[in-house]
Amino acid sequence: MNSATLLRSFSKRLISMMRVYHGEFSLSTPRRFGTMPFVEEKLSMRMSQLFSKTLREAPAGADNKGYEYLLRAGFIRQLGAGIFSLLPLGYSSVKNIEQIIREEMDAIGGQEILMPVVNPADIWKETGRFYSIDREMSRFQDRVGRDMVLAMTHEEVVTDIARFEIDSYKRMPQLVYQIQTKWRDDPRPRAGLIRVREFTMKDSYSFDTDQAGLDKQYAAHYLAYFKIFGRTGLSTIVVGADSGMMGGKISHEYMYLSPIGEDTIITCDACSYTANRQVAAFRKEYFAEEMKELEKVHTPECPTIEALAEYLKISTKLTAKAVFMVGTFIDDTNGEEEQRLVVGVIRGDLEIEENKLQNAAKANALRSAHSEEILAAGIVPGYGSVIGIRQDKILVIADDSVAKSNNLVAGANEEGYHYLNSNFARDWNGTVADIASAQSGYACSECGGTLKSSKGVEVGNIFQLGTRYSESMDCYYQDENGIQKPVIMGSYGIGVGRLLACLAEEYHDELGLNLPITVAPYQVHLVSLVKDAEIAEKIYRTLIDAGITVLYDDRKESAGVKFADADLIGLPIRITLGNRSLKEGKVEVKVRSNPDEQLSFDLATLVDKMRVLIKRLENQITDSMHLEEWKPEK
RNA sequence: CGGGGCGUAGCCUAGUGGCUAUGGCGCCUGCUUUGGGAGCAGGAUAUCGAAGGUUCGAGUCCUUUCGCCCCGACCA
Repeated sequence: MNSATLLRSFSKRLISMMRVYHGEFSLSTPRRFGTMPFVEEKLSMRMSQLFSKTLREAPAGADNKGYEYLLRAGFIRQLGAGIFSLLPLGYSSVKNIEQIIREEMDAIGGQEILMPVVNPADIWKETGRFYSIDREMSRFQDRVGRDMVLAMTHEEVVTDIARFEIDSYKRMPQLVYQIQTKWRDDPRPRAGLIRVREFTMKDSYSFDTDQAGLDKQYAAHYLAYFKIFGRTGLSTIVVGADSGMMGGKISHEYMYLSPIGEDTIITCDACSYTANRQVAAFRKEYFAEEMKELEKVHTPECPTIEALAEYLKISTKLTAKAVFMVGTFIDDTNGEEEQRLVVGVIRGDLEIEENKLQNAAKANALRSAHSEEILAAGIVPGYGSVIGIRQDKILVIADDSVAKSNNLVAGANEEGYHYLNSNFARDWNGTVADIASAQSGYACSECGGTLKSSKGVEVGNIFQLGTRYSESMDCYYQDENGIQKPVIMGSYGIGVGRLLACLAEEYHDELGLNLPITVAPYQVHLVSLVKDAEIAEKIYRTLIDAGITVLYDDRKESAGVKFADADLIGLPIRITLGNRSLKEGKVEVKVRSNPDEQLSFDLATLVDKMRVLIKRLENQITDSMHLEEWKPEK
């Protein structure tokens, strides 16, 4: 496997260069190896020999077009929920993507490695993630009963390696990366390749002696990711993100904006502010005024904020609502679990962002509380607040909207009653944090502009891990003064299959796929409609020898079938061999992305024309590439 | 994990307790055809997801179970 990976990394560019300069690389006569038909060129293929077939109808369950076409064109096949095989066409595209990734990772000093998918659980116990990650991580025992896990990421393994390899400041900075399978037992795989359980990820890990070094590596990735996505033809935006289970502080996600995405992205229409809704901030108004006396009032049939505001004829902005959750708190060192009621209090006109609440509560997991659990704390659902409630067993998180506003209406923990003029600090207490969910139309926290929300797919992320892993796993180095210090780490991921899925979603029309030339499995689809196979074979040969990758439709099929399959697979350039034009020494050429463009090339100059066309299509991708840089905040 | 839906040939699908399980695509054979999923003739392929039950009789009803999909919870 290793050698195959290595072989692959001798890019096709290199091979084609060799072919151009050394005539002996071209094979003029077909050969046979054993009983298998000889495939004359790995980077080209005959349709008659292609392993996969195309499907006329979409298999049930293909609910988005990109996924449907990947299935119908024979790029991928599903094995189980969230588990897919890559067939030759799909794998070829994936290899093209991986090659781009390798080139850009190498360019920022990355060294490729390969780490095991099966890990002894010990290292995961060291960081505590063996305990803090729920069933998303699959575990098993080996034959002698040792705990093992299937790696869902590789911080533990890479830190284990680094604590051996890196012992001195002289051995840093370092950057390693791998392109490796990950297994995450997602409770709900969906949307084809977008959200799967087994997937290929490029993950890289940086090691530095100080924050400045980490910033440098982070900035390098920040830009390299734009180059990677740009070269595949996928336009992404970068958003501020939550570091979630990774630990660490600064992180960004690369988002492909699309309605099929599951992440909600908040962007400002006036400035460059973008963030995942999980962490997005916005400008709140506060209603500070002189505190008035707490007063209990009868509010029959007002279990909701809307009903309450209606009944009291006040704005929801003058109410405080409490949201009851149950948090799971796991001790990282031994896995002991504790459940506590978490009460999020927010002004009635705002919504709670659960991710923010979970972070503020420092909980490992959060779920809605059942009414019995709420009642057990002495709180009456529908008329609940934490006023007059013992707070030793519950965790109260107050959004700053309630903490900085006065005289709000809050529940009195009695059916049909509320308090007027409740005030934070005077009547109740809690940890103050921003736990409000940013919504479309709210004011930008940076510039006051209007926020907008859109859907996106996360195709990459970058994290500043800091010393979260080096400290817990004892990955220390000696500095210039002989002092032991924890290595400062970063981790950076790209979902390879998800990237292909996004490209399929972005690049298709009603006939099929239309992947960018940098990613398409082959550059040219050679469709032969002539009886005389000899001339077609010769052209196929010529193209291969020129280093152009070709899918050659040599099947005994009707023209309609061949065209339909060519459209479905959607290679960037289609060369059609027809009797009429061939008689004049010409072939017809169509560009998949531009159906109106009908070209006719002389056979004699075909190769040159192809090279120009390929170059043009490649340039189209790189010319529209959008790059951004990142600088650490002062 | 909660709610819903679906499992019938490689794919899509008909079937509403009653005879030998429907049709299309695909597949195989022969002939014909070769510029947009062609035509004619013939053919193969289904333990109706699995197990149990009700019934004279079950693809169809009931129970259990497995799998897949959708919504939600969940999600680096």
